Amino acid sequence: MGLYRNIMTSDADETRQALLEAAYEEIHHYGFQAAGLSAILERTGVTKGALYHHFSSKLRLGYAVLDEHIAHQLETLWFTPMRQPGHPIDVLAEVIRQVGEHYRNEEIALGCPINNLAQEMSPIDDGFRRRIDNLYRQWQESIANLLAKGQREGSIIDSIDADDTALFILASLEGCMSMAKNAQSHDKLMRCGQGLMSYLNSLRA
Amino acid sequence: MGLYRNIMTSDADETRQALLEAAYEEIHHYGFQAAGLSAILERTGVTKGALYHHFSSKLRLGYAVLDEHIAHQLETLWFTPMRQPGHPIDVLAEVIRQVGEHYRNEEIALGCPINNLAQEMSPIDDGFRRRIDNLYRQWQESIANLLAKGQREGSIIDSIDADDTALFILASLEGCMSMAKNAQSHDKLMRCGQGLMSYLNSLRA
DNA sequence: CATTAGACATACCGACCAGTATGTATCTTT
DNA sequence: AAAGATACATACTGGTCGGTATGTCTAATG
Repeated sequence: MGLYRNIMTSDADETRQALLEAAYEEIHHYGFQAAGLSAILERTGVTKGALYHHFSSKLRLGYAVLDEHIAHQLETLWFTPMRQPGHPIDVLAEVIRQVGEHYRNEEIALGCPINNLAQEMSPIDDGFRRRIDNLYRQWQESIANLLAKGQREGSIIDSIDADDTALFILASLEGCMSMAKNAQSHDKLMRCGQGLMSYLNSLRA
Repeated sequence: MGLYRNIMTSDADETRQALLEAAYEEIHHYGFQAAGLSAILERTGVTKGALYHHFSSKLRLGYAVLDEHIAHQLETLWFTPMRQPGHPIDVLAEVIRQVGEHYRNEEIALGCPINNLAQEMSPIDDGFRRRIDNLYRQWQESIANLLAKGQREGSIIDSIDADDTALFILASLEGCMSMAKNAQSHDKLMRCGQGLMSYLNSLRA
């Protein structure tokens, strides 16, 4: 006892989660390649042996962060709120507003975790690229479904293609985050979001 | 003779430009941090001593790539074509079309050089961030001026704010590039661009 | 003609970093 | 109770990378 952590109160899964969380933070700050394992270990108090017991390589740790932590975050921040009832544009507007709130001034400078990884890793690692592609596909689908439902209900104009429009909305969203990130300005996010909102309103039937 | 390059035919400025070009390529591929000086030296055949004669550090080399190479590229690819005569939306559409052509299938997977650097470097280095901020400001202004001119001429609706709209257009543009980059699909760039085009057309008076 | 400055070339260094080898304590199974 | 298997801990290694110290060749300058 003493030399090793108490397995009764802190089991293997908690260690794994702690690593995932810390890795996420480091990656979000510095990107995947620049994220150091040493920083992740310091953050968690976990040793290198423990890390390599749970993950076979830094790459696998990165994949796990995407597959588990980031996917979960996308679920709670987007997919769940998106299932609210109401006019599709109102729902979308509300979700965007909530996300805008979520990214307060300090965090806005770190940008969207998914877009960060996409920009950095997709040209050099297909494992990252495919995982991100899947997330984007789900994301786009969730918007497209909302639009298509609106079209069936007559609350969204019929002249647009739901898939293409969803793609453009998603792209604009990421673009706005990108601009705000570089400007390190929450205000810029809001102003850019206004542009998106006026576009969205043009889709009402 | 022979040990050193002939200063008659290849002067210092050519060496500098070669370094800038090679550094740009490496950075565009792998990002600034992951770009290795060794690769830049191999590409150019220049030695480390020469590199450090022209640039005091890797960071300064990166700044120079932004200040000179990328700024120049933005000028020829955007600002110059933007000065064509015609209806603002037509001009914008034509420039976007040309840029879409420019990013052929292989290159689309590398994304927009400016956005790449913005995502990677702006949270961790203010020198990069400010330089990119300036480029984006110019870029946004060039679009805003076009829109404002259209408003004065009566070819663009009066109800929009030229600056905010330009910001959103720029954000959408970068967003589309981002999506296409991760999907590694020129087709996705085109489809996303269609969404942007239909938004732009809604701005006609 | 001597000196100096510019433009490189070569060799080397210390830091860092992902990954590994090995040891050890605890839990589970037989 | 013996024997794996699990979940770590510690120490170390090999390689890469940015940066530097120092030397050399050439062109211009006084």
